[in-house]
Amino acid sequence: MEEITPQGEDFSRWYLDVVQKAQLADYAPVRGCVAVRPYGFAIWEAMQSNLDERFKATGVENAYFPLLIPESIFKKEAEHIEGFAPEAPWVTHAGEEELSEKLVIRPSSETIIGTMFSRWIQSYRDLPMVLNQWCSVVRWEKATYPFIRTSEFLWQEGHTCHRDENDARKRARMMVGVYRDFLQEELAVPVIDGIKSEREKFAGAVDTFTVEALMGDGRGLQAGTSHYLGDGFARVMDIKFLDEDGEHKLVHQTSWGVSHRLIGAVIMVHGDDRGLRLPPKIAPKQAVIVPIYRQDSRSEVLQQANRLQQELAEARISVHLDDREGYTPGWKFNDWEMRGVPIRLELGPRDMEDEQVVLVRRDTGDKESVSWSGLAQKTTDVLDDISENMFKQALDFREKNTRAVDEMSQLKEIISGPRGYVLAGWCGDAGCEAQVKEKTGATIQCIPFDEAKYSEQACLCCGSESGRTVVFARPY
RNA sequence: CGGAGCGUAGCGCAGCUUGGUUAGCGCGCCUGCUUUGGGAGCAGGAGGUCGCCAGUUCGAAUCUGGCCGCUCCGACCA
Repeated sequence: MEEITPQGEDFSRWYLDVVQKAQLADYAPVRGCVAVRPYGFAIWEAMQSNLDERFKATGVENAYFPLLIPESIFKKEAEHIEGFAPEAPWVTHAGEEELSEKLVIRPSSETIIGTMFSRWIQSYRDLPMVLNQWCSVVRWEKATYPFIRTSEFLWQEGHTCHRDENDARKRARMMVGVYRDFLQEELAVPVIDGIKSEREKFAGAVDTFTVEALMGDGRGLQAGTSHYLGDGFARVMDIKFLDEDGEHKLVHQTSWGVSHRLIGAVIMVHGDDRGLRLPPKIAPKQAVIVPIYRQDSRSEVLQQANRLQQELAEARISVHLDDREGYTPGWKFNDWEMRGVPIRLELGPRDMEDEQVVLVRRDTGDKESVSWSGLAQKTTDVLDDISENMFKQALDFREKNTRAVDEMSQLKEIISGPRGYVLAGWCGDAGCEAQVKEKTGATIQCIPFDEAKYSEQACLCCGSESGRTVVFARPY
């Protein structure tokens, strides 16, 4: 197996190495597209099922809408089309025959779903309507990067209709909270939740809420967004309901999504020079058993390994017995470490005598002997501890790489040097925001919800006292 | 979309400057034997339209032009 480029030497190369060598994805013969391999897809499936459960607990129903959207419908909302038109791919022909109306391959489904909403919603009793679809979308990106920005990507998009602004805003805020909890509790990725500036918000949204995470190279990543759409889409797509008072009214909408970009986030937040480190709650395999034997002890060791595997499986631990022939134990150790499996259990002749295994943690590298009798409980406990520790390590990293400044020159120095998050004041003016980006390369990741922690501060651009602290970073 | 680099076996590369035997090497892969507590050893074997298209030439992996793809930096990006 080949080496992985060390993070310190070239982080980007390291990331690409991990993606390929841990067999998460591979380049496909389509510009900017990857094939997600079984191991990478298993991570996505784990994220998917966990999120889906969280969605449903808040009343979300799943549905499915067409991949193709007629031009006339796609173009109904001006800001939306302006945002997406440059990267929209079109279907113009069926066979040799030109279509009477061209069809865009969805970059997001507000317009097509809105069209269906207008037929399905008649009365205030039909509200709220809270739907979600798991699908892929296409955006013809100029610069692509596996998982983080690809031309086609897997995601979920939630779309909801509400009776009034307050109800819709509550839903949009609720979903950004679901994303925050999911990232922190399941992916062990600490986030800052907040609102996007006018410049950074979604095309067609009134407000965009976001969860932001800091990657291992000090660049910021938008990990999930939730939008309050107002009644703009409702107006152009005629989504109206008859209210209690006998008046026809426009619905207020939200949309929200996370994508397989989250896989990229997990890689870049937790990975190290040995490769991937997967948070236990979304690891396709939480533990792997590596048997060690000589010819004469082979069947004995394998038999015991099988017994242990079964016991762990009964304790609802996802466990894999690596009984491949022709690979040495040392090779397997390295292989599973590269692929990020949280716990390795070694079972060899010495362990057979003492009725124990050697348990090795991927997060710390710590080894200890554990008796067979207490193995399932011990493994469960260690998995929980790994989850906590990985979150703590990521949070420590973020705190060490978050710096507060008052002046643009300091921001510039940090962004061109160690990077990380930079806390600075901003007055809310788009001109100041543009100037900061121009001069430093940093953009506003978000204006944090937490006003106590991120309070008033003079604008680092114009000096206005009316500013408050926001989070700057060099973004992905 | 601009600047730079790369494209030869699954992966990493040599060969190209100065055109000319059957295009090599390492890793991986297949078979067999010996091995197995941190990336095993030996022996044998399979695997190539040299990114694509055109041109120059008796002859092109090698020279020329165009195109495509990937990587890095920048621009753009909800």
